[in-house]
Amino acid sequence: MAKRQLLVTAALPYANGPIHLGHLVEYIQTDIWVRFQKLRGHRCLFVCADDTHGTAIMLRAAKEGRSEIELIAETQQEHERDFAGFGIAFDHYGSTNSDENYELCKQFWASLRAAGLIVEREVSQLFDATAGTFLADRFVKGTCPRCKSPDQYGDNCDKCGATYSPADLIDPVSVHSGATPEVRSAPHLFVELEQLHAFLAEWTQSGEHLQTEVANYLKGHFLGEPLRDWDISRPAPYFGFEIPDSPGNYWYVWFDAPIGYIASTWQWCKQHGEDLNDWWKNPETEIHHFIGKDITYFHTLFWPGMLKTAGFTLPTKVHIHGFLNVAGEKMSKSKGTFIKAETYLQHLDPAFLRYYFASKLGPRLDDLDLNMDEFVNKINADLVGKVVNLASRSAKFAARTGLAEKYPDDGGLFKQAAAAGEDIAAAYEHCDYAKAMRLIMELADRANPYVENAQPWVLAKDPARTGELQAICTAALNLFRQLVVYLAPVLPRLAEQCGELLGEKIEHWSQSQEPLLGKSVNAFEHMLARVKKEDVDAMIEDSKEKEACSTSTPEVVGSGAVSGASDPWKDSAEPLQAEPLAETCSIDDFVKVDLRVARVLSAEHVPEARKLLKLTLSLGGDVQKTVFAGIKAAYEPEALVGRLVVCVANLAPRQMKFGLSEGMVTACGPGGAEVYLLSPDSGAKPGQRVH
RNA sequence: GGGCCAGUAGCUCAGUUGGUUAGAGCAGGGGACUCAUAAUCCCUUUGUCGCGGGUUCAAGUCCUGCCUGGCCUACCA
Repeated sequence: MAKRQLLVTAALPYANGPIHLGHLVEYIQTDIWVRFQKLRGHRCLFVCADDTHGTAIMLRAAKEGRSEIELIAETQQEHERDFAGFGIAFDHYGSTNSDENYELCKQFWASLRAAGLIVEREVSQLFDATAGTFLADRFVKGTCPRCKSPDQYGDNCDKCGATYSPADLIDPVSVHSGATPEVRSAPHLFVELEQLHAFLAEWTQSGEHLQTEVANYLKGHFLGEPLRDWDISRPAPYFGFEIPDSPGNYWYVWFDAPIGYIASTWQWCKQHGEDLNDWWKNPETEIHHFIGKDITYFHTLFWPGMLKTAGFTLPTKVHIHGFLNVAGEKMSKSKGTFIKAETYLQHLDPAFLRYYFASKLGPRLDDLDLNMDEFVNKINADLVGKVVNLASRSAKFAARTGLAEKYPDDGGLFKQAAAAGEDIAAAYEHCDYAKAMRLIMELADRANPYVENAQPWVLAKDPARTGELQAICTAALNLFRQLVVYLAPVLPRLAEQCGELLGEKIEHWSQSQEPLLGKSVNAFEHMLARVKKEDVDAMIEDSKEKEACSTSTPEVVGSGAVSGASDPWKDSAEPLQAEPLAETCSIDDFVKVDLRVARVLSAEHVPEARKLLKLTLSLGGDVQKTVFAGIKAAYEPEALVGRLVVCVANLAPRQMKFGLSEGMVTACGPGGAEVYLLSPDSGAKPGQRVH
C-alpha cells in the first residue's frame, strides 16, 4: 500500500469555556481516525489549537479583571488537560494568538488584497460608550420595531421574526453594561466572496470533498444566489490581530481561526525541522478537517476561498458530524446532562466514552444520542464480557506455559478474522466506526465459544495435557490480540495493556494478520473495570451540583445578587444569565400593559402550524379573545380547556397566517417543550386585572 | 413551504449491485459450565420490513404518492 501523507485537524475550541462531552464527539472521532491512519503506517499529523480572539474573550477578561493573555493561557491549560485525559493525541496543540498565526494572517491578507477581493464600506453599528466597545448584534437587546415585543436581540425578533439591524431597535440596551448604546459609523473591510462563486460551486459540488447532504445544503442555501460579502474587520477595541494596512481595525476572529490550523502546523514544523510547504502547499499531502455541522459555512465556503486565493492546498475532505444529545434531549445544565470532560473523568474511564461514541458514529451528520443505559450495557457486554474476557480467562494458564511455537488449529478463526481486516479498515477510513465496531464484535462473538468448547480449565488439571492447554491459550490470546489491534485506534490504553501482557507492543495494523508465537506471557492484570450504573448516576448528579454553585458569581448581569448563604433551593443562575434583566421601566410604562385573568374556553391544534395552538379565552361575560400561542410542544390542547391563564389583553391584534391573534398568553421558559404558562392562585376570576 | 436523513423483533441496529425460508446484539424464557470482572456457552419466543400504488419472473432493496420522527432552512407568531 502506498504510504500517504495526511494532515488532520479538529475544530479549534473557543477559549471561553470548558470542554464538555459534546466537544468530545469531535475530538474522539478525529483522534480515532488519526490513530487508525498511523496504525496503517501512513504519515499523519494531527494539529489543533485554542481559538482565542474576539469580543467574548475580551469582555470576559475585563469582567474578571485580568488580561486576555492570562485568561486564554489558563483556558488552554484546562483544554489540554481534558484532551489528554481522554487520550486525544495531538501532534501539536497551538493557539491562534501566536506569532506564526499573525504572520500567516498577513500572508492571506496580502493575497486577498492582491486578488482584489477586499472592499471597504461604512457600517453603522451600536456603540456602548460605558464598555468602550462596538456591540455585536447579539449583545444588544431592545423592543422590536415591527411588533413591539420587548427584550429582543439586535438581529431579529423571535416573536414576529422580523429581521433588522440593531440600530432599528426601540430603546436598545447593551447587554454588557445596561447603557443605552449610540450609533457610530466605522469603516469595515469586506471580502467579496461572490468573485469566487464559480470556483466554490465547482469545489463543493464535485462530490469529492463533502458529504452529499452538505453539498446539497450549500447548493440550496448559498450557491443559488450571489454570495454575500463577508464583514471581516472589527474596529478597536478588539482582542485579536490588528490589520497592517488598516490601523485601528482588527481581523474578525473567524478570519484568523482557520488560519490557526496552518499556524499550528508551522509551529510543529519549526520544532521538528520540517518545511511547512511540504504540508500545506504540496498536492501529495491530504488535508482532512473534522468539524461540527454548526460551522459548515465557514469551512466549506470562506475557508476554501481563502486557501485558493492564498495558494494553499485545499482540503481533501471536510468531515462533518452532528451534535450530541443526552438521553434523547439537548444537553441541559439543570438536568445534569451538560457534562464537562473534567466531571466525566472524575467518575468514569475515558475508554468507555471512546468506545461508545465509536459504536454510534457513522459517516453522516446525524446527531447522536448518549443513552446511559445503552452506554453501561455496551461497555459491559462488548468490551468486558466479550473482548477482555478472552484474555482474562486464558492468560493465567498461559503465564505458566507461554505461547506455543506453532499456531494451533483454531477452526480457521484467526484466518477469518485476519481476512475481515480490510473491511474493518475500510469502515474506519470512511468514518463508519459503527460498522467497524460491529464487524469487530462479530469476531469476538466467535472467539468465546471456541474457548468454551476447548475447556482449558479441564486440561489445566492434567499435567500430561499441558501441550494441549498451551495450544488453546495460544489461540485464545492471539484472537484477543487480533481484536485489540483492530480496536487500537479506539482503545489505545487497551492496546498498551495487551502489549505489556504479551511482551510486544502493538504498533501496526499488520500485527492483526500474523499470530504471535513463542513468547512468554506476563501475569494478567485487570484491563477494564465494568461500568457501574451508580457511577454514571453520580456523574450526572455531580454535573447538576457543579452548575448550581459555579454560576452564582460574576457573570450575572445586573443582578442584585441574592446571597447564596441561606438559599436552600440552590436555583441555578442560568435562566437569568440567558436573559438578562431589561432596562428599568416606570410604573407608567408598566400600566400600559393590561394583564387580565382569562379562562381557556377551547384549545385546538392548528394543523399547518408547527408551534401554535389556537386558544379561545374568556374574560368573563361574553368577552372573548382568540389567541395563537406558541405552546404546542409543551401542552396538549385538552389539558388547557377550563384553566385560568394570564393574558395580555390590550395587545394590538395581529394578522397571522392562520387567523387574527387578539392578544397573548403569558408564559416563561426557554421555549420548545419547556414553556410554562402563568396561572393565578385559586380564587381569581376571569376579567380581573393583574396589578 | 423547501432541503436532507431515518422508519426492519420489546430496545439498538445490519441487510452489499433487486434473487432461496429477513438477520445480529441486548432484553425475556429454559438449560449448562465454573477458567474468567455474578463474566461465558447452548437452546429458545417475537416481524402486516411505516402505509398505498407501480416497475419486475422476483421488491426490505428500484420508482411514485402519503404518514410519522429528527436535523437544517424559510415564513408566520
